[in-house]
Amino acid sequence: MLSMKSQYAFKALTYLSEKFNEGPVLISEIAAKKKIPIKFLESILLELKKADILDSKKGKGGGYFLKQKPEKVKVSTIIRLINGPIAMLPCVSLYFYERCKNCNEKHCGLHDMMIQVRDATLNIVENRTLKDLLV
Amino acid sequence: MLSMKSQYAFKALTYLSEKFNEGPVLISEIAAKKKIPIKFLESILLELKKADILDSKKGKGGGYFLKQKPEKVKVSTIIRLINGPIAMLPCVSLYFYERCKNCNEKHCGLHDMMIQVRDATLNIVENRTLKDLLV
DNA sequence: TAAATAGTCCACAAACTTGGTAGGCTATCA
DNA sequence: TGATAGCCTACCAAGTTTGTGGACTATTTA
Repeated sequence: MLSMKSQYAFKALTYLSEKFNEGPVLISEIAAKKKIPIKFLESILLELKKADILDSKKGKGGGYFLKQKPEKVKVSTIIRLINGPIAMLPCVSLYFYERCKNCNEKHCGLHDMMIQVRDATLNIVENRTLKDLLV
Repeated sequence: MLSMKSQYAFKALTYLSEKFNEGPVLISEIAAKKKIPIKFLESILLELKKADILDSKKGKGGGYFLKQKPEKVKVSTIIRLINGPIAMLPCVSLYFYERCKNCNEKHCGLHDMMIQVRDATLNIVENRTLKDLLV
């Protein structure tokens, strides 16, 4: 399951996608409109900025804004950044791979099945962007 | 990601599938062969028994065994029981549904996408059984 | 240049989950 | 009746999640 933090991140990013090209948006505005605890949102946005998804401006007229067009930001990127691995097992993860202890990946039915699950999921989240989240 | 508990459950169930129709298997044997902390395994097996996946016999010659043939036990059942929801959002879960707060499911792109992810995953785990985990 | 604005950074903490451990109880079998 | 083996309850350390508080810094504007 996606954490609350991830859900907040998607809400904020959706809001910023709607306001793309309208200049910086205040943290407080996003927090109020999307009902997200402001200090928590603050840290999420900062994390997204450090990952080059967002940029910000300080002072009056400042705020946060998308660094790229919404259609350039893949859903999978956000999930990996804020939520972590997409795969259901470490031994099957592309970006967070870890070897199985006491389990031979060559002869593991669970492993094989979880690769299929991973690929089915990736086929969706790698091909959707923030733009696709807008209605 | 699947918890350690879930991974242990699958290892134990795989072992019991291999030994299906060979009579009860000791907790201690499963723990030793699959390198699972014995007391932790004990609680997992008990949970599987209460969910009618396993049955057990006490006393000498006792142990745990599958209540049904391996091909009758769906992978999805085990995941839901030990790990929880398969969907990435509560508002999209079939067995653990919870309404989104501050989010209209009718007009939510994230919601729609996560339904697709859920269905792609279910298409696999609902159609695989313990038998498919054997190599 | 001072004041107001708005993001940045650091520290902390309550609540919950995970991954166990300890020890006694109960049923079964020889 | 004694050994065996699962059942049950309680507990616990560590890590993660979901935040909060407060000071600091950069920017804009009067």
